[in-house]
Amino acid sequence: MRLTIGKIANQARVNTDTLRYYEREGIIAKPVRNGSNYRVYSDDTVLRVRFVKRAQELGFSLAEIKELLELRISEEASCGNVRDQAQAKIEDLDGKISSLRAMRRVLSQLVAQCSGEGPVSECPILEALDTEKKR
Amino acid sequence: MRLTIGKIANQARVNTDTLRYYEREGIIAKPVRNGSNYRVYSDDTVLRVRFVKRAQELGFSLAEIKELLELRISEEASCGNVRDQAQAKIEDLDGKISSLRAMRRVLSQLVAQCSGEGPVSECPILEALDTEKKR
DNA sequence: CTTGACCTTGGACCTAAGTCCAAGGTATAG
DNA sequence: CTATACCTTGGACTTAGGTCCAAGGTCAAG
Repeated sequence: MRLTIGKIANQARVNTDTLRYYEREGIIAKPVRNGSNYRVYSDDTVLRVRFVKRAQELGFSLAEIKELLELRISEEASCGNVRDQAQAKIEDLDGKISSLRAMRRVLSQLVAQCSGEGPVSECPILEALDTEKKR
Repeated sequence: MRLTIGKIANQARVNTDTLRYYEREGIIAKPVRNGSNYRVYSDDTVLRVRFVKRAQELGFSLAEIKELLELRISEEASCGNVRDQAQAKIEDLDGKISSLRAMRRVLSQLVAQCSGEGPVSECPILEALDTEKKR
């Protein structure tokens, strides 16, 4: 399927300017142009853009996202090279996952201890978060 | 322990200006001042700043981090209110954790399949990432 | 054949999150 | 008692990641 920039933007929930910006930044490939010089995209561009937006929510910069995406398009690097880079990304991911789990653990302790009644000054959530910050 | 802004900045690996900025933005409490109008911090400020930096790496904005930190200092909200907010954060965290795990799974399949030899064009890492993007 | 919704480019503008700078006060080592 | 290494404030500047705008071309519906 061949789509115009507006359709892609709509489906990926981003601005058309964002797509042009990503193109300039090398995050998405330059699309082909039709007779009227309109950009013509294949529909999996939507998936790539969604991946980019999700990765941003997870704390990756566009530069890092570009690296992740380039793990599959590099022409010069050896396979071992790519494997090493991928391994490094995995370690980065593991660090992030465990930090998020630590935050989750604290919050769910708080929820469990909190009766749901009474003013905040009596809520166990406060001490638990304080405790976490001190330990 | 009472510390000047420079010591705190050093230990937390941030710029002194960043600490003043966080103070203006309400991310850290206004410290007391000594006779020379210098800011005087308690040493657990370092922990709070580190928490902020880590949370940023995980994709939280300063505004979101402020909310997380305020879960323990709000004076008006009911305990049930705080609990509900905490529950919402937990769901947010769960979404992030599972996205990171999906990325991790793809990358580790790639690493496992990659022999470490030969040019990139033969590296299984490419198809696996393509597959993930299409599915 | 015009109206409205698209598209093009280049460039200006915006927000978040800092970072730097100038002009001046303070504290401590030599 | 003077370097020098801190600290203060207010305000200008920077970077990343968009977002908007003007001037103009394109296309489908009525």
